[in-house]
Amino acid sequence: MGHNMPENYDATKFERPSVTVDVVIFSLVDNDLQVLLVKRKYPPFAGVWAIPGGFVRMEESLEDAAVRELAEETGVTDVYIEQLYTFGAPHRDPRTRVITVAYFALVPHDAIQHRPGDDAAETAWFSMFDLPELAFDHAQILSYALQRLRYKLEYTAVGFELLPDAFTLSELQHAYEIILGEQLDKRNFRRKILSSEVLEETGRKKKEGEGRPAMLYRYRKDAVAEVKTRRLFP
Amino acid sequence: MGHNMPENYDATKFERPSVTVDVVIFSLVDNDLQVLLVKRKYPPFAGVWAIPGGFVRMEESLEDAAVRELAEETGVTDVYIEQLYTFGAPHRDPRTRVITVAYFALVPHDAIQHRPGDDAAETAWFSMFDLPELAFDHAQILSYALQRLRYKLEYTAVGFELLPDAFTLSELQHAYEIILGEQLDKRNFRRKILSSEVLEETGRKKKEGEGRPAMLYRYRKDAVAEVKTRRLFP
DNA sequence: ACAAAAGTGTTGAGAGTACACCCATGC
DNA sequence: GCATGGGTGTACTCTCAACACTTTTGT
Repeated sequence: MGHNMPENYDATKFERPSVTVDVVIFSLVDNDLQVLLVKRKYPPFAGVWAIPGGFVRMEESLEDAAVRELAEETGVTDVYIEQLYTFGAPHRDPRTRVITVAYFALVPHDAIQHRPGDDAAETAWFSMFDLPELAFDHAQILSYALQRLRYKLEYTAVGFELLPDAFTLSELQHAYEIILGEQLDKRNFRRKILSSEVLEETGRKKKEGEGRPAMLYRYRKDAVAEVKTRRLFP
Repeated sequence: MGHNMPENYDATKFERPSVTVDVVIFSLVDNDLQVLLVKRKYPPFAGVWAIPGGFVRMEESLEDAAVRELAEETGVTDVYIEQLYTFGAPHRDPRTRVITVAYFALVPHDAIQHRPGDDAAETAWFSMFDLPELAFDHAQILSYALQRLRYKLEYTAVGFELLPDAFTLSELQHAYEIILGEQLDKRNFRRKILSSEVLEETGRKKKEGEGRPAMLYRYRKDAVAEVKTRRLFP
């Protein structure tokens, strides 16, 4: 804040916008990067798909609101969530001024509980690469979220936030390939991810499926997530 | 937004927070990275320094509000400005719920017009490395802004947004050294910045000062600002 | 034994880093 | 002519990128 305009009037005299949080919930489903959307039941945009979200309550922080929305939609807590951007064009909601703080979350698909008709809202997963028509400016928000996710994948190790607790390197590589939309070299991928020392072996092997069983890895909770970027200056 | 909670009540029924924008205004003054602060005249935190900001008006976008605040404080338009983060802890303002969308701006010092007692608010420049006590959570916002500025310097070329239209490579290097807080090698710096092709020679030379006159450069407006980072994966 | 996926090394190219001297100008 | 800052090149190291075969298991 700042409030250093002629300050003898107080905040309550200003007309206030509504503030919501929207949570872009990513998961890997069926070898695809998908996002959870809800079908709106009331105008505006009744029957149109939208990013889950809701009003920020007076006694909760923005991140608490985002975590609450995420839990309401997926039953999941304790997953990766990060503030994305705040969208506040004056007429992005045709009814009234609504400013939304967008978050994005990475949820392992196996952690999601189906909540059938939770508050009777229809929800569904959609491929990020084949989206329906979206309410408000939500197409823009999703586009920005994908950009940010890809960007983060390139210099951090958030990929396994989308995988179960234990996973094989092939599964991890596959996740990266789906999100980045390109093939990666297996040997270079393994060398790079292992040398970054964010993973550790579980000792167990994945027995299902054909072929040779693969070592299962887990994320090292003590690892530093950020990988040094190529700096423009030394 | 999203508004897909039981939606038969409308937004106007929700208690709404106030929304402000705060603008962290960076400039290089006297071989130092400085930030513009305003002294608050009214409680809470009367007499304490704070980041300039103000309420978002109903008919302006968030960025418009930030640009307006910046212009009110410095008289400057057309400078680098970027959304930083949105801060919304419930009691960050003790009076009432205030959510602030923080921006940061890079302003060349020679562009700033002194606006003596513009709205009679006392403003002053402070070194980022020697800050006074600050109102609200503004210390946290400044800390985050510095982190982001340094980070951006490392992989983009925003440095010259703090310099006049034409500048020498030594001046640019000096700016980087001040902000990053470390010495850089002159030959490597020059090679790197020139090979990134974001600058072009003006043809003119800087004649003031002692020693050999230095070539003046300008930013190439057609240049791509982003420099490729070291990717974790190919 | 064969199908399927896991796992493993090397080489060449390009970028990063460290480092010391000559050049143009004003006084 | 000397003080001041401007401007330049090279060698070593490290990371990146491209590339193909062997191993382990189930059937």
